[in-house]
Amino acid sequence: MTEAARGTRGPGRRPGPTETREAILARARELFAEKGYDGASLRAIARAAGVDPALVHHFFGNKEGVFVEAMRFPVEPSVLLPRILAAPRDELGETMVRSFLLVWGDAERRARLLAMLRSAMTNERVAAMTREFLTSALFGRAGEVSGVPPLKVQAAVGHMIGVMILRYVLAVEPLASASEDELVRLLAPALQGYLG
Amino acid sequence: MTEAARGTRGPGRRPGPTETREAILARARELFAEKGYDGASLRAIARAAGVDPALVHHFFGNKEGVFVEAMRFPVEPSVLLPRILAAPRDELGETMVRSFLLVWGDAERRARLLAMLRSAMTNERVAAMTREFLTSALFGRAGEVSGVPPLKVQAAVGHMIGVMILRYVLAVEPLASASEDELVRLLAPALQGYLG
DNA sequence: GCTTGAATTCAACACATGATGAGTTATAAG
DNA sequence: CTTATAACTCATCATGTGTTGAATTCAAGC
Repeated sequence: MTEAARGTRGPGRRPGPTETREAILARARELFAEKGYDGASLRAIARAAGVDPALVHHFFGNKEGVFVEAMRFPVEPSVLLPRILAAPRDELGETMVRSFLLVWGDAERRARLLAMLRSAMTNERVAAMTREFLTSALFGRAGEVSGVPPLKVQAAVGHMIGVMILRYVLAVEPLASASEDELVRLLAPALQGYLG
Repeated sequence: MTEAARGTRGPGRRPGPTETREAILARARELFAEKGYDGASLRAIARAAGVDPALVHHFFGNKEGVFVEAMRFPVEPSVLLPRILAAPRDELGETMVRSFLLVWGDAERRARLLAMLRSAMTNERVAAMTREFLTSALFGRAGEVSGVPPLKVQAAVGHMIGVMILRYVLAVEPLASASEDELVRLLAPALQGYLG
């Protein structure tokens, strides 16, 4: 007898080693990135992972649990920040543009950042999480180390966030298809003004 | 007999002149601004307006109809743009910052812009609408009239959008409570760099 | 080779969503 | 005064949501 659809095989544990948990997280990241926290449903995540919704629940407790777990380290500031701040003071602008483009150019990390941003825009709790993350892990540290006043750091980061939205979310032309070098030439001077 | 709760009075048209349609639109704007397109439900809008969901339907056909109607003229570029472009060329930066702060400072207009932004971030169709609106009504005209290349205009607008998000959506301090003059001093030079 | 525990699905709950069709009351047009 | 049309609610549909409890199948510890 040919078994029906693959994966439609009753309850009970599956034989062999199990990696379902990671698979769920991967799909969760994709969906949170596409739709934001409220837009990505537990059931859609389960469906995408080929798994019963209750299993997602079993692993992560509730929807917020999935989100928190999926968002772990959207980007490690502890890795990225020193890399930026190590640059000579008169190249801070260019270095920052390049770092943003590097992170946002990588599909995996862009997904997490988009998820964070999309969710923060529409969900108050996620907005609070994001604010906390930004202030403590990014603005705080950056200002502390470099001596640049907070307002200027925030203006610089805000600038990059806005440009990333136009480029990656709204896909406005010609911004969306400009080359990395073009963007550096375009944006670095303004950032240098804030950080220099 | 004291009538029960106000507004809980059976079917049929209400006596006197009717302004319900406008009331619904007002509530719709508030909710779209708070939650975005997908987050704001037809039923919540109806509830907020003290009205049956079917009435919303009756007036606007479907949910997208409500949104389109509520978003009419989030900001009139035809009014704002000439005002900005009329400034002397070496004050374009400051004028633009002041214009953005003016529009975003007004609760009514901020609501529409937030609604647009929040919805565009999470809903593909609204993103398309927004892209269309931005390119035709804003980027196109602005570049055309002033002779500033599109990439630079977009960098400038992106900058302001990002800062507005940090200030009004994420409410990051000290950006969120900085005064208008502080912001002009902070941001005008960068914008002047793009537009001058 | 039992037994404990984890992985997995099923069935169901209570509730929210967008949409529809029919019915009721008022205004406006003839 | 009659009639048409607009405002308005009710009940209902089909579907989707997050969550729960029980049942089944496998993998390890003893």
